[in-house]
Amino acid sequence: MKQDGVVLDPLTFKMLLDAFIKSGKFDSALEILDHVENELDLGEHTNYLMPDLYNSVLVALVRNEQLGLALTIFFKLLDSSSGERNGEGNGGVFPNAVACNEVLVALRKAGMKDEFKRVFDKLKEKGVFPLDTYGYNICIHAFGCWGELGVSLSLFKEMKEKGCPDLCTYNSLVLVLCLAGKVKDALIVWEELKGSGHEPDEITYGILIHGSSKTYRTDDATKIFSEMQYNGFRPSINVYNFLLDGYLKARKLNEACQQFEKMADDGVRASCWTYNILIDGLFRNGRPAAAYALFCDLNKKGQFVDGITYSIVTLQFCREGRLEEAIQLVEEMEARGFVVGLVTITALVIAHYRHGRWEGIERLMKHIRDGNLMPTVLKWKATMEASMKDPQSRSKDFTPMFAAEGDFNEVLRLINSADRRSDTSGDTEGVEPDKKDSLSGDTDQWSSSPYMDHLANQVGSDNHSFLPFSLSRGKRVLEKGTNSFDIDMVNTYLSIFLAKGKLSLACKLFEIFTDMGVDPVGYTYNSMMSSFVKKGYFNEAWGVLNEMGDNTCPTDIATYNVIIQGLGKMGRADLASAVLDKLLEQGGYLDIVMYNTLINALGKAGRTDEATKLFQQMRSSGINPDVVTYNTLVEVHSKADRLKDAYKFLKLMLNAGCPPNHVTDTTLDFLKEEIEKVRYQKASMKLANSDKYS
DNA sequence: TTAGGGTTAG
Repeated sequence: MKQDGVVLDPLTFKMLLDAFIKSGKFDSALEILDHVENELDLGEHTNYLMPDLYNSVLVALVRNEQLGLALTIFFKLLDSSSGERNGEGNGGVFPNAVACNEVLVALRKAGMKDEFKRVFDKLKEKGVFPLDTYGYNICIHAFGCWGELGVSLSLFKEMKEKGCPDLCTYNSLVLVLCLAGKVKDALIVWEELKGSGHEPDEITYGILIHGSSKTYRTDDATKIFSEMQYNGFRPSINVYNFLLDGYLKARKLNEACQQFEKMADDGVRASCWTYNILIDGLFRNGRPAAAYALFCDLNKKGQFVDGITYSIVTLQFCREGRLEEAIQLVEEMEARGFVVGLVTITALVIAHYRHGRWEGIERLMKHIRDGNLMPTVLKWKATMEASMKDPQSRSKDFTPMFAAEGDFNEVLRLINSADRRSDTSGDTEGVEPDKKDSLSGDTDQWSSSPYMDHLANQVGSDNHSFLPFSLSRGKRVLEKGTNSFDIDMVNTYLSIFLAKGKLSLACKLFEIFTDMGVDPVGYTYNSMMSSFVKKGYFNEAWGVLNEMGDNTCPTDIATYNVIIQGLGKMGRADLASAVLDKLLEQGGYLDIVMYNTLINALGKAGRTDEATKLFQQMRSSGINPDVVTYNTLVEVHSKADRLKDAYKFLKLMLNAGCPPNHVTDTTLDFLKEEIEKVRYQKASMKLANSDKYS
């Protein structure tokens, strides 16, 4: 190419542009690009040089974290192009697959969902999507992670028609199904994957073990783990951790101990996370002394202890009401240089509220270094309370902002999709994906993955849920600073107000922050809902559910738990099974808290037999009952005058090695009184009888 | 990819 006698080759331009971008001179790079395009006569080079230059500029911008600039160029190019890829034809300058993929990956990693969608839609609109297998994989992964499983599945269907899925595609799909809580589906897809000419790799195994453990499918997780080792893969420490966590969450303490020993036998060194899982698990499995001993031991050695470890033990002290020790621990944590995060602070503040120990909070504040956080929390609290005392605002009750129409029908309407199911039996097995059905109809009998076809075919038909379900329970973040009130800060304040029962204050806070454009997350809604249900404000609770739907905020296991709790308190435990069906149909699962809530709701409604049945179902599904389960069953049976059954559950509890707690004592006091009453009755009857014959 | 919100008792 020539300009005023100077000859520059295309490579020189590329290097020049690259150098400018690397040194942060983006404007200069773009000026050069503009100059080349508009001022130079590139002659025969135009058709390949310009697209080439644009593509390398795009890639360089993305790699130098200039996503905004990259997007501007990206859309400009797409809008000015005529439809062909890579500049073939009349000078169209499309970004090539490499550049598009770079942009998409960067957007996914940055969590820029809206921008990602814009790019995706634009590519589709221009008819240039699909790019390649990698591009498809990125999109399947991204949409699935953002809760749009339907998009992922239809993309997969498209890929299959083109015959281009690879192992990464399958792994992404399995991951995305697990994230949506559809672990059962993921397991079926996995079985089919093995028959489709692909071999699972350690990524596949890791995803499945994680998904199964999280959804209490410990038997599945154990099986997959063995298969992984049998096939010659060496599971990473994380995989051991997933399984350990799963056992402890399912209250399978023995299996957890075996797994921990197996780890050592396999020559895998425990990590800090392993010990954190173990300490927390021991606390939750009724072994607080062992947990605390382990913590002290590690702490003495100065090994495998981090901020999370301290947080776990502090939280346990808060639960037990040992506030003095909790504060001491936080002081030690501070002294050792660990950050005291929002989780710990929230728990501490709430515990102090509950026990009316204000002086403890003052002391806490003194010990939290670079903590502008505590003063800010307290300042906010004061400001909010003052503003609520103002007669003008006090007259305004904020609960109506969540009010919904009415009763349990409203609940069912909210959680129901397009009334797809006619079968509403309470049999939870009935909602497992029905493979027989999926293979009938228009599915290709010869497909290598009929179940995935089935899933893909459901998309856009009648499987759309009004409220999507998510396995993810929301990320945990350290505070970002006192001036940025992000959703985590809002959640912390909300927790504090809700713990005090200050619903109006919480609603006001909710209103302020949503007005500021802060998007609530599942955690926020669940907390609000739970407080409304506890106070018996059911319309407001269902109103929150309604708003979750409007904001397409995915529900999770805790949401469903609150719904069941609410229905129980409304005296409509009979509707619990319909809700349960819905949860399982959505791919959800039952965890220990859910079982306990259900057993309580059924028991309090006088449905003791159903409660007992659920207890058995819980055990056969691989979850061991815990102290809450046994306490609930003992209480429910005592109050139903089934004293022998109550005693039976007490014995079961002790035989299972489940240590009673202070709630058990209360329940037993009640049981004792009931037994006394019965004795007294019997005695007086005897007396009456003997009187008769004397 | 481990700690918070959702379960019993009061």
